[in-house]
Amino acid sequence: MCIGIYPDLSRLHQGQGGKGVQKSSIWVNFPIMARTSDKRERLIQAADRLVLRQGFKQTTLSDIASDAGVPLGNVYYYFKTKEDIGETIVRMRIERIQEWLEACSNEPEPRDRLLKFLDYPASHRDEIAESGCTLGTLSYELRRSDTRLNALAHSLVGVLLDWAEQQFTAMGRSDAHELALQFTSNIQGMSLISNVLDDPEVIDSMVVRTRQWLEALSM
Amino acid sequence: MCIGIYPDLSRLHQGQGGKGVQKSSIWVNFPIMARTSDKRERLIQAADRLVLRQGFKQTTLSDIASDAGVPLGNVYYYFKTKEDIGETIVRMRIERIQEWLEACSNEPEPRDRLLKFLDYPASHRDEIAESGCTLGTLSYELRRSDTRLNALAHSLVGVLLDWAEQQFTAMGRSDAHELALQFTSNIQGMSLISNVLDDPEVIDSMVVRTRQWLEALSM
DNA sequence: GTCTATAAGAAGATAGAC
DNA sequence: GTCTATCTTCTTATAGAC
Repeated sequence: MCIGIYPDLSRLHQGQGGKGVQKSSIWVNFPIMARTSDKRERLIQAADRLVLRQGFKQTTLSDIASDAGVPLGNVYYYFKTKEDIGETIVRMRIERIQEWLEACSNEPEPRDRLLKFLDYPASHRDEIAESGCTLGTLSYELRRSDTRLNALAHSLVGVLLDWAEQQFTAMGRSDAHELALQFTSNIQGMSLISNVLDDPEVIDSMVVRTRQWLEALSM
Repeated sequence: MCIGIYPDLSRLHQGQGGKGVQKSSIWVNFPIMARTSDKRERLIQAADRLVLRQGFKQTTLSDIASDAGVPLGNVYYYFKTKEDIGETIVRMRIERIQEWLEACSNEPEPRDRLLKFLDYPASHRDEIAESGCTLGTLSYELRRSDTRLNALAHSLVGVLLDWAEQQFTAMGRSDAHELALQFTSNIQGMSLISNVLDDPEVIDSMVVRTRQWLEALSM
């Protein structure tokens, strides 16, 4: 059983700020390679970083603006509301996880794809211990908000869940759905514990154990 | 390896509101069985409920006051700051989990104690799907705050972790620490997934699988 | 497109009458 | 102890000059 259709992600890197050719006389000589401001991108990156560390509600537009080196008032040229920034972050994080899942899908064997996935938490152990999982922390928080972001929260873990189920199905397991729950649950659980205890070694040992679990599974 | 000493919980049900004998002439006839207001308790219960559903930051004092049927200004008679309410909730939740752990400890066999613990998530499946784990949601959020509550966050999962390690040690397992991490991680993971997907069945199937895992462990 | 100043509203906290 | 009114600060959002 899959979670279903996810929201359209195609609008991800757009925005009312646009990316049109710079009209100012300074750049009029470079009509094709027109240099555009990277402020929108800086704002997104700053927001993503701060939201990971502080949570969405806790992070103010002022935090984001100053971290990105953009005046507060200018933020509203790129984003109509704070919620829009949140939505952009969610969609970006979903895209990132999808990219990693596609990379893992290059492995010929489904079991190896799942094993490969674990390279991500393993190589981000310190970041996870400091701030938690980029999917879990945000989805857990957004699930508690009464904005439209609430509805988007499930996709953050849903993409991983569905992908994992596909792999277990490819392994010929009839309990693929439950195994996928177990796999995703393991990742979210270790991230939460590691973060709360501020201990990256939790990731180390739990990744090892999850690998052993995968390797012991019959096909 | 245990997490360490937890904060002193003895002050839990105290507060500057106190519980002294009611001095008003109305109750002067009942100096011993003096009736005291239950407002403080109502505020705590309301706060606990709302924080579970909405998160601590998201929950306003106004929310808490009106849910408890107490005027906003009166809240400050019982709690000096909002942070104090948060601390009270954390300590109460820690006490609650400790009580359940003690109840489980009545089982003669350590493995049965761990199995017994799982009755809790199993019987609270709907609540967890709707609002998440009372320990995990709060500790994950508080870990992101820069208040003194941050330091308290690790105790929320730490008590469970230490208790589980004791049981695995009693089972004669040399990898008791890692097994405890796995056990706690399972509980937190299933709670997060169940909540994000809004699906209590996640708890059902993951509890079954965790029980199977425990039963298959050698002593 | 950019930036300063500021409006508008929410939320924590306090004053002081009763 | 209780409650209303209000202060203060923080935060989102807008106005409008450049």
